Amino acid sequence: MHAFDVLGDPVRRRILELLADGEQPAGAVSETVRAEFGISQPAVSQHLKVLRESGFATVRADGTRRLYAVDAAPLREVDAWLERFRGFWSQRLDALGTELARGRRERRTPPSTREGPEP
Amino acid sequence: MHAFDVLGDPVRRRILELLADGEQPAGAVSETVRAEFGISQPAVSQHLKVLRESGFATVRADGTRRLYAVDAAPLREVDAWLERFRGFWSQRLDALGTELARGRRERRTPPSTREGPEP
DNA sequence: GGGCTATTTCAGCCTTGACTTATATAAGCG
DNA sequence: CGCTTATATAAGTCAAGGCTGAAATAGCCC
Repeated sequence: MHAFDVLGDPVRRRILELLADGEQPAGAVSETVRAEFGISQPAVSQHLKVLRESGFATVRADGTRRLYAVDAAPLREVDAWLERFRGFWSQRLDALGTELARGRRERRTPPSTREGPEP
Repeated sequence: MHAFDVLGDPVRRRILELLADGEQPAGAVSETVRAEFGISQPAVSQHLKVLRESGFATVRADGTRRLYAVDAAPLREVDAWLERFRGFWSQRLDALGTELARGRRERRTPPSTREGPEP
């Protein structure tokens, strides 16, 4: 399953968001997702399996619990793919970045251009 | 259709890659993709429709031709989603650019639970 | 107008994958 | 040990969406 297919599912995206805050047992993830999406525990477990097998998450056993954590490698791959399109929107920011990298001689208006939906 | 669902299809990703090099008529895209994936011209047209309707591409008529181009807005949205995971792999220099893009609001440490593996 | 080219739309098939319920595995605990 | 908790797997159903061939739309050129 390709990285983008994995991220295509809203439940899986949500799970990754949850794991981004730190390691969590399957049960906790399951309960949150269950509450938010109204799906069963096995459904969540299947999503965790996909995340595991596609490399987005790692698992660690703690007694009967399974602690899941984000593995960023595939996300990085996604980010790399986006790379070629970044020029389409980051001209302003890139310019500023260059300026900063050159020594940040003068700091002018902060880049307040960015907006974005907060999930 | 969610942005990630759109990108979930390899044909659509390829089309976006093609368009990243500049505006192209549907026919040219169609022919390339047809050669690479072995699917029919209507199939490509349907993918173009998805890209159009989901905001990833814009069209412009030129006689009987349709010139397609990338619209970066949804890609930006995807990039924004990735934002929260960037801390997992950007402890290096590229953290600068990312942080700068965020407006350098705050210095946030990635979840200390786990270090991202360096492949 | 008639025919050619470029592209989209339609209708139907068929695969994929997300879900459910039921069941299996396995660790903790009395 | 058996009961309970935590999680995974199995089997089967169902809908979404990607594909095809056929037909529709529309500009172009004689």
